[in-house]
Amino acid sequence: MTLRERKKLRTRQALIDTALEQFTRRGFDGVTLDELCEAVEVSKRTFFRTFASKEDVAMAPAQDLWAAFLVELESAEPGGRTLLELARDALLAGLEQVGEEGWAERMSLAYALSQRTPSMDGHNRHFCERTTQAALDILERRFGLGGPGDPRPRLALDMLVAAFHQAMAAWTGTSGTSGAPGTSGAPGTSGVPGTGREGLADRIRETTAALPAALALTPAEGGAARVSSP
Amino acid sequence: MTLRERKKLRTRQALIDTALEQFTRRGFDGVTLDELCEAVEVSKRTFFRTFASKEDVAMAPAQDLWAAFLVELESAEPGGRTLLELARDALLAGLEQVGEEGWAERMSLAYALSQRTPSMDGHNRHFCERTTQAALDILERRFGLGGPGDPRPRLALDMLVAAFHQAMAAWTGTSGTSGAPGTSGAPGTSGVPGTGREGLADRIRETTAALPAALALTPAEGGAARVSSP
DNA sequence: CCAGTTATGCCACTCAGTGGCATAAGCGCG
DNA sequence: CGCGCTTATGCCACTGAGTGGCATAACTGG
Repeated sequence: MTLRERKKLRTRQALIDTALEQFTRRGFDGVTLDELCEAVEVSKRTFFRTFASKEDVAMAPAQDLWAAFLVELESAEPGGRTLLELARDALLAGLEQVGEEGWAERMSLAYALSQRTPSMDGHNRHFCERTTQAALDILERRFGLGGPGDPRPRLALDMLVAAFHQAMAAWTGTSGTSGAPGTSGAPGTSGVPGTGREGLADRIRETTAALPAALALTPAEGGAARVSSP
Repeated sequence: MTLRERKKLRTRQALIDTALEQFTRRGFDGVTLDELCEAVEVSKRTFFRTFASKEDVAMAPAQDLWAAFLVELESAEPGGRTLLELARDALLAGLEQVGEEGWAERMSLAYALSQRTPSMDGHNRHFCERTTQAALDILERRFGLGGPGDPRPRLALDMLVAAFHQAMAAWTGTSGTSGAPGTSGAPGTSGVPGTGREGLADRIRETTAALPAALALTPAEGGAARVSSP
């Protein structure tokens, strides 16, 4: 890899880290691009050559994950699995493929940010939409699924995305808003359940497994809580 | 209703209609707010007292529908139905409740627009997210569902939203520019099947009905299409 | 060290969105 | 009918995101 490319990557990473830190501390709207670029010592013009929007810089961790997902989906073989299981496993494989140090911490910050920033949530969901479309193209090309008029493959992928969002909520909920995020100690390659990539993988498995039950969930007649255990 | 309120409503409707017409003809980004306000003879300041953003004005039809959905959900009784069926029926009831003349046409334009305008798609999806959250609050209050840690009610609602989006795609796909009739479906009260509110209701019924099959959908082992044609 | 490529910085610009304040339009009441 | 009171509107100036153009600096390969 040439020096030029490495420099570009380093600038990019600095922008991501600084952005996540500043946005988290002072709020997305509380930080102007001029301030962010000032902190990284980069011109605003350069920022927009690296990212398409202010929201994009904070969504980088999620984009890395879904890019890896698409790569995995490209080479996945259906071992008698459901389409949903196939896609879920591709996502889990992509999750292991994301090799950056401290990815989990960044992803956690990015999600928390998108939860309290409407424009980030919107951008994020639109990105999921595009990714879903790309996945659908792959599935159509490889397995002949997704013939026009058949909504099922698309619905299956939307279910995975919905489950993933719930997994993120559960993951960040357990591993913590209040706790010191990661900078000290060992960011869980093992140990505390719920933290790190392993924890997220577990949450994804849980929420995807909950999909059939969600489909069949029936509220009680009287108005009291009835969650499938009489 | 006072004159003041009626005037406000009339201005609002004029903005919506003009915006949908202009955006459709010249593209969302091809129309500035100044031009739109000029056409309606309203100051930009007034526009932003009526709508929160440029995207919002084009999303008004969808917002009306989901507002009606929430109202219906508020008073829906679970007749032994699945949560998903309950929500689907609330959506269908809300659909009949939206009484405006020409709503279907506006909704169709709004959807087509959001399909080719990233920022509109993002705003739209974020709005769905907020609506889903509001629906979840209602369900929790009325039926005690949605205890923290249980992702299933949320997942069920997300499935409904996914099915709705697919229904919109199918609906605008059939009733779009090509006027080829003859698609099967319920006759409805008037006109061509596939068009109007009746057609959309049918599409919603179809896509929600397809959810279990989507969950169980399995690609063929060899890589060929198992669903459509071998 | 030298040409060719490519990223960067800077400048000016458009446009979405906001706050402040004066004014006009509707409204209630005597 | 006219007079205050409320509320919507218009106008102006401003911030901040995002873009295009162009000169220049930095890397590249030889």
